[in-house]
Amino acid sequence: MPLSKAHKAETRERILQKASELFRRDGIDGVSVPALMKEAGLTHGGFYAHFASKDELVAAIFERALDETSDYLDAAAKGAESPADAVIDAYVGAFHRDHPEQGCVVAALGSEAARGTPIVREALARGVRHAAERLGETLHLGEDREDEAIAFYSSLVGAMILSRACRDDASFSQHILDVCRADLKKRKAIS
Amino acid sequence: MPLSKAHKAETRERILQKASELFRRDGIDGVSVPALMKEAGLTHGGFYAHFASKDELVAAIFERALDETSDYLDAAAKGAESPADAVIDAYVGAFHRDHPEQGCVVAALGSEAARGTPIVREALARGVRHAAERLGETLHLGEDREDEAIAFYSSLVGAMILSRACRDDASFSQHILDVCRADLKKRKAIS
DNA sequence: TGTACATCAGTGAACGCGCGTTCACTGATGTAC
DNA sequence: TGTACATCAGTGAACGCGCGTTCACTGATGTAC
Repeated sequence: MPLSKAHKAETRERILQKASELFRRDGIDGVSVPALMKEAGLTHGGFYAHFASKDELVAAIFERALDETSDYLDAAAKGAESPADAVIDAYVGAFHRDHPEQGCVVAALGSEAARGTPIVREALARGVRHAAERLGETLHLGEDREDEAIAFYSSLVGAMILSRACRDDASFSQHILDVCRADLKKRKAIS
Repeated sequence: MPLSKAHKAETRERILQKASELFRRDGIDGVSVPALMKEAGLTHGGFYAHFASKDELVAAIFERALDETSDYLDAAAKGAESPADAVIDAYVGAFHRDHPEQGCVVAALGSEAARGTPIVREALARGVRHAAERLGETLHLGEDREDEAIAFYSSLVGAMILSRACRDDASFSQHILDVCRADLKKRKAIS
């Protein structure tokens, strides 16, 4: 049933969308190709009409999802009095902690993907580099202060991972978010 | 062959040691019980004389490995002019990045374990809480500044995860470490 | 001290299961005449 | 415009494989006499 090329692209898009969500929520190893395809409303065999392997899909997810997060942070910063504070509030919060499926893919899958195959690791490295650049732009840091975006980014990621790691200790997890948010804002105020 | 209780404890220790190393290197899902037991010089069936399940082993690993990292950072800080700088150098470096099997378990497995079963997540939460306290002691922060240790800790973790995520882009990965190390030291100098 | 016995850490074949991937197929569509 | 055909996205049974776990067993040891 070859509909138009548009139809195939649509289906591919649906798989990517679902995968992006499920991988971030349940981990890469936590989502099988059959389970993913079922969620996308298809049977598992059809997967290979769109991707050569699960790995290739994972690699495709990274650049996509990282760009979405950059868009989101950019939107949060747009028009804010302090773009940095807006980004901090958007990233280091309970909503992001509780909704990894909509959140930063580095915080959700970074360490897992770093152990992946070359095509996954390369996509991740490219994505992170690009995300750091975009964060620099979002914060209006200028070329000479791009490095600050990297340190800033790493602190955001660390805060989210630590608070998620302690989610079973609800008050401590919240405390981590509060403390890290305050610390990040203080640093921005100083520099 | 019930040797002494000491013998059983020794074997258990050997399994824990190998698991701690292999999980951090290859991920929890990346190390099977049979593979682990082979590395420990045993056959897979014997595993269940020591642990009720793989999950229980994973939970046991966390508190152990986190304490080892705390010991390591404590030793690095001991006698140093600036304990904070010593900890930063020990944690945010190429050796740690390239040897996850000897490094911080939160950086290696944090996000993966946060998706684990309750006994794994609880062990992780307890371990992180304890590690944050110990970091506060290592840095001689005193009770009223314990929160700083949390923010500090989260930045360490984030820097390591980001640099590992970009390991395939060697110069950028190194750049991340350099930038984050400098930023962390600057913050300590200010506060 | 020497012998019989109970213990239980460790063995390794086997279990059901879900994984990633393959493949012969089907049937709705776009295209050629 | 109507019909015959080629395409290929999607189907679903099947592949080999390794997983976590179970279980009947073995045999070196500590203990009791």
